[in-house]
Amino acid sequence: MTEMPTLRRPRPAADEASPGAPLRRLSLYQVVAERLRHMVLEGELAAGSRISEKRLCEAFEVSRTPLREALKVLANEGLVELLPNRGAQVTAVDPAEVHDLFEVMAALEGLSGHLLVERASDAEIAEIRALHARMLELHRRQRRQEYFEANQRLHRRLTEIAGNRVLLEQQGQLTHKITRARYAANLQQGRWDESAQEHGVILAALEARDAAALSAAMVEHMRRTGAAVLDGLTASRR
Amino acid sequence: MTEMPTLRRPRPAADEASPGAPLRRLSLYQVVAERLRHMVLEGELAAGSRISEKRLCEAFEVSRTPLREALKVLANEGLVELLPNRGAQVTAVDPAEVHDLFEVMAALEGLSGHLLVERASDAEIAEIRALHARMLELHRRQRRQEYFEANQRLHRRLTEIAGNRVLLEQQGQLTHKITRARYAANLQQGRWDESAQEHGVILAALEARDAAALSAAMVEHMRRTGAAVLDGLTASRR
DNA sequence: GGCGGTCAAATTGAATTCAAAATACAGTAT
DNA sequence: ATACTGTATTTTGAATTCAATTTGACCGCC
Repeated sequence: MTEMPTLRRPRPAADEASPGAPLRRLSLYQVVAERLRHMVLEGELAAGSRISEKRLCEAFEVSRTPLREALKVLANEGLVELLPNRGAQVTAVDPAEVHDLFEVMAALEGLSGHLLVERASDAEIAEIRALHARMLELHRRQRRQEYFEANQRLHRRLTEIAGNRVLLEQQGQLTHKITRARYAANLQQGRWDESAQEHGVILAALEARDAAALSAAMVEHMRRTGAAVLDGLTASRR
Repeated sequence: MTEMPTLRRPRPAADEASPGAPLRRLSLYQVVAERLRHMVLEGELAAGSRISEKRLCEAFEVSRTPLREALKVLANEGLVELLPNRGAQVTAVDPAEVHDLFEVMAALEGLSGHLLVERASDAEIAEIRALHARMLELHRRQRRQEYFEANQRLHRRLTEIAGNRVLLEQQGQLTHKITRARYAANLQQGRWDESAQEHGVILAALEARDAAALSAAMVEHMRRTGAAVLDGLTASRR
């Protein structure tokens, strides 16, 4: 059988003119890493499953070089594991790790609460209030996926307002892992209702600019979420 | 001039027999990443300096592939920055970031304190006592470098005993960056003396198994260290 | 049928190659 | 002398190639 002489495809010239393109082209490995991250977080790549480089290269239409660079970055983040000479696999969600994760997140939320009271402007508090209102609406209409996304944005926005960039980055990393656990856990309706209420308490403390109360409410919220996720995890694997 | 026809040097066969070798061979990129990390932390690669891939490849005697993989991992850790099409450079130490760093570290130390009182065995407390005694001795004899290393080990050991693996990992990452800042700051004798005393307070609270006191002491220790480092940083760049 | 053993094919780790971009350099006009 | 332009050189991004290892098929044997 005659093989098509697959010709070398060099990186395309950086044409400034492409209309909707981002301001400056990302490296291929960054694009691949981001797509992989998504696939792992959403469970599109099952936990524990082997990753075939060839398959992913074909799926992403890149050579092995940027794919392998991306895998090494994700391995450093703990989302995949590299088995020497035997490729990569998606890291399994370990309940013990999830427990530890929420313990650390709670501590960071505590800090966030204190900083927020110090640093949030009235306008920013109004912004949070609006986000909260939108979430209540989504809760009322039972839009689970949208609520979840709004929730992520709210938490991220709170940390942004807290104004500590290291905190923002650390929480980002931990949130990645928590997202995975959350997908795996598949939380119950009861916890959802509770969670929406806790957000109300958090907002009230923020509006009152009561650092102790806000910090406590955020820590408690994270503790309860962690407990529910762990519960869901152990339930879902019998 | 006749160029020596540099021949391809394949990876060496994994001979099990090599005596002092580690149990399983590390990938080249891991070795390179670790060496690079060291060079950045110790200031061997100056902050802000451009990194030439060629030079480093020659220094490490590896090809560009594993070197570039390592650079991407370090970039993800924030130790280097990748400028598109213009190579890598060592991330500068930013005082604002250092401030944020210590704020987050203090929060994590607070958690660590609570966990330690819950989880440390008597034997582990004795171990910490011994480490502390050794540090006092090093302080008395003014062995600055050794004291610093013992200090790192003590803090790491405390977090290990706290028994939260996520906490251990996060602190590890932050400690990397703090180490850089500390080198750049070059702390004063006065702070060293203070620090040794604060360790005494920490040990006492741990021995008394007083969670609130231990947590507070660890937070305070981190806060003061942070203040001193920031002070040193701003002083050293006039 | 199940168990080792051998060899071919596939996969991985890392060096090399090739094209695009950035940089250095020379010559020219101002 | 300085700024500017076009060209050669170097460096970077990513595809490809090559060697070592793992995987898997096939086979004889019990």
